[in-house]
Amino acid sequence: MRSEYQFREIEKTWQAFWEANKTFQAQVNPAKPKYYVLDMFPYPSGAGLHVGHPLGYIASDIMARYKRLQGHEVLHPMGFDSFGLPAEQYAIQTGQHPAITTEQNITRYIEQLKNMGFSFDWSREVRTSDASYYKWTQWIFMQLFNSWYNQETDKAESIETLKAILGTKGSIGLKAVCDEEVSRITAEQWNAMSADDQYAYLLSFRLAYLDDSVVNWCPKLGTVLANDEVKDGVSERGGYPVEQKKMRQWSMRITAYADRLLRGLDEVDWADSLKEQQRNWIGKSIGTDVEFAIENVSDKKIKVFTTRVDTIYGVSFMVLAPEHEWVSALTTPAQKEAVEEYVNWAKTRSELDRVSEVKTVSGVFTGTYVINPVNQERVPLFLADYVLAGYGTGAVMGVPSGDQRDWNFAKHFDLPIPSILDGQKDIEKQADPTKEGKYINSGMINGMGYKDATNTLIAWLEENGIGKGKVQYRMRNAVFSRQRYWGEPVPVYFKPTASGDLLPYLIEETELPLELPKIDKYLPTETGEPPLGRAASDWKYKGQYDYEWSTMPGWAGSSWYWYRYMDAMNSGEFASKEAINYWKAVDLYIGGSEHATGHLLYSRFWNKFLKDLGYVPEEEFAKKLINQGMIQGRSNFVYRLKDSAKVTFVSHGLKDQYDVAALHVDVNIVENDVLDLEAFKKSRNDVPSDAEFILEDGKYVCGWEVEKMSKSKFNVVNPDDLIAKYGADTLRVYEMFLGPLEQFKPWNTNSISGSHNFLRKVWRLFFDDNTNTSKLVDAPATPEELKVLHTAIRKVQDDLDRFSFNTVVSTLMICVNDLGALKCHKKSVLRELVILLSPYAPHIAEELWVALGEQEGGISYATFPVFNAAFLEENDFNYPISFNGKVKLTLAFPVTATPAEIEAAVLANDQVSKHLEGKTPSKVIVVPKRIVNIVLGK
RNA sequence: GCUUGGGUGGUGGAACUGGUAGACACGCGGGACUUAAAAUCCCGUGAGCCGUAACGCUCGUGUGGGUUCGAUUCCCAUCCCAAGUACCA
Repeated sequence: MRSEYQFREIEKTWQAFWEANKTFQAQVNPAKPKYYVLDMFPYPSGAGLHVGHPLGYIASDIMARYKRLQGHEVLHPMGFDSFGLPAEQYAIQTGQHPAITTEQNITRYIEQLKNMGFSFDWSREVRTSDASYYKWTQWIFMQLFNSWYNQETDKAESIETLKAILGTKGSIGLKAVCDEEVSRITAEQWNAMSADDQYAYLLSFRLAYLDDSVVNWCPKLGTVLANDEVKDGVSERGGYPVEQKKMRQWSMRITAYADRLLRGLDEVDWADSLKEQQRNWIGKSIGTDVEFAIENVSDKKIKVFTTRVDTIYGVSFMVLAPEHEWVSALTTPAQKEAVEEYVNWAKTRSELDRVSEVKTVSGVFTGTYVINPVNQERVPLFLADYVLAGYGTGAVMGVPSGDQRDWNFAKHFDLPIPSILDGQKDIEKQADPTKEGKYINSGMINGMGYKDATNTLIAWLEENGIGKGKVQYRMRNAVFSRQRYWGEPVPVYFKPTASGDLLPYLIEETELPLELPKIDKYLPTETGEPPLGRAASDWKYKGQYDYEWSTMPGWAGSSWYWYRYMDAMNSGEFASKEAINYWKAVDLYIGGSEHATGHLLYSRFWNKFLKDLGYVPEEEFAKKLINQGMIQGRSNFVYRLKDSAKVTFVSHGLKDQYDVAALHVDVNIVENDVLDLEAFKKSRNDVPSDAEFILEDGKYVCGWEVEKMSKSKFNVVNPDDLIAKYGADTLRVYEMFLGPLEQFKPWNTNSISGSHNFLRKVWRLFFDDNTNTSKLVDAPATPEELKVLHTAIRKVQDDLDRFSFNTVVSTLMICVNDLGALKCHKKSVLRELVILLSPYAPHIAEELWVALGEQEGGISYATFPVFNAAFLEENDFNYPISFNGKVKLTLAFPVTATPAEIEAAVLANDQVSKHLEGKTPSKVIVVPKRIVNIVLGK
């Protein structure tokens, strides 16, 4: 009986050992440097994990284990973002409480995760849907409600400091982030207000506040949807109609933090592309609001926002969005018909049409003129659908000489293209947006440069009350209410004022958590109220006041969870000061880039807020972020004859000779694109047992394509199946070996045997397969063996330090191949190799560690091998000798040789002179320890 | 249209700051062992060409230019693929 690498027993044994011995429990340990490595926690869906999920978890686990070997105290937790719509949808269909489905799904996830041998500290597991967790989500909401943003101090402060300011100075000069329409009052006015009126006034300043928002309302789902949950006017989930509806919603003043969110990006080690995405999302533009008077209209002025106020003398037209509310009022009778026709046409165009058709110019003249405030020039007012009502003021000033879009518009409607800068070139052919040069034809700014001109104009506009400098952000405040059941209740109740208005009040902190009430079904009420409106009549604050019926959005619970992991059991605080001050922030955060503008922005916002209030020490919560690339599916196809009495399939290489239809085939019965015919016949009802197959070389070869991984394409690969067949260690090695972590790549199980063979080769360095005996010996290592080992040590360390997980695997493969060739079975060498391997393949490493006579279970806290350059020292370097950049031969020279010595030796060499063919080199370049290049004249 | 990312053998990929392109692995072909198979081991494997041969030659990192002694790497232009998207004035 052979004793091969028995991965099943080994993996079960060590997983049980780690659990029993609490091997990976982290603690506050000031004696060691800390390292916090975090995965974006998953939503526990009913489908379980597929091979794409563990990719990031494997990488983070490797870093966690690597940092332990380097002597760090490592916090590596896992939990579940367990509130969400799928569980609620399922509850609606089945009547089963979402908590039950959620619990089942989590149980399955944990089982799958434990099978992979991750070194999570499970004692810190969090679930956002647990009351003990969402108690603190509610608590943070209360802090937000009780805070305002003081622009003087540039941070959030308690609402009490605002009250004090209002009582002494009023709000006239107050620099605060607040509702736009808030009226400015004096201290006297404030002090004269009733308590209720004061309370109502403060609502306009709180960071969590109520506001009327236009939302995507889906009556059928009874909930509000995000823009990207709506496709073609219907809900993505279910395909129900969606309408625009104004609703009173809780919102968060994230815009208060816009500038700090931008600045913070400079201090974190995140991918530049991701930072750029966030910058664009926040969308800061510095510009000017300018008001244009309207000819023959005295009660209205058109406000435009421009980032190039310096070009205002170049305005030759003005454009309103077709949806602008003043369109009909500003249209002359003569133009009425044309305008109406245009507006109706514009309504039929999707935003995508308007975005992508840049080359076709469309628009219509309203018949009205506006007056340019700087030179009193009459300028025609147009409508055009390249202006969007939703952004800025819905009006644009047209400067054809400086903006290509405006230029196209002016050409099309035969409008003037005034030149305004002497630096502009060829503006009869195209626009030139340059800021270089001096202004011409530009009244008060003639002869100035860009900066002076801009400052002069803004000063003049402000002085005359026509405009003012303005910073505009694209990012809007975040709507925080959801008309759903399966989310955190908002810890608020409503109490009527003397006049009967309802005002929101926080519940007492001692009453947290405000738990989700039981309800009969998980749908909105018959009157369209959120599901919580169905709660029993005694679900009221102090038995008399209605609670808020909407719940919090999915991102609430995930916006602070990394702190809960620091001290997950704490019932008195979200985490203790001691824990927060030790773990501070996440050192390495791994997750998908789809969260770039959602989770990663909200989390940064809440973190900054918690810092302002002094609860946490760091401005940014994740120092280093890696986005793992999505694993795409690799579908396999069979080709069925179209006109055939018998069901017949043609192999891929022969399909072009027949008329065939391609059908997806389950990738799990295909190996290296060769179909398992028996399994195929059994797997499908539409394949009779006498189906025929036209084979090539005796095999049925399938075609393949890269597609999204989905059930309908039969390309989902379950990690459990691979673990059963090859083991978790093999899967871990293989997923890392697939390619760079960040890269998008198709899943392909084809070459997993290579990773498995690698581990078996490692095993055979220790054991004889046939005799089941140890091959290990105590003899001292040879210089050659040490060179092989230390080459690997250096490369593994270098590559892990730059998160190049895939190249570490090849390094280990080379090392094992080389040691195998050297027949090296020496304990001192293999001991170090096992440590290098352990972050990738921890189970086999534990087993081999014991075989080496080391302490059972001790490899997790072993010491990472110390690289010694002395073992790699070489006397000679093999110089590639190239001629005009093309390498022809190599020659060895001592590493101590000087370039001059090398040049002389090279030129004296026989082989070199053969290649010279009698010519004299015009130049010889010697780069020490790299290359020699001989330059020959042409 | 715009933004971001990406195009290297039959396949996944390697080449760290410009210095022997194709490491490592899969697949494929050949061989050894075996009654046979599996497993294992050995050899070959970018394309094309010449030669009896050790070997040699030409081309080659989407395409076209450029910089350089030397370019997968830097610059310009261009094509294709993927993801995102809000004409942000």
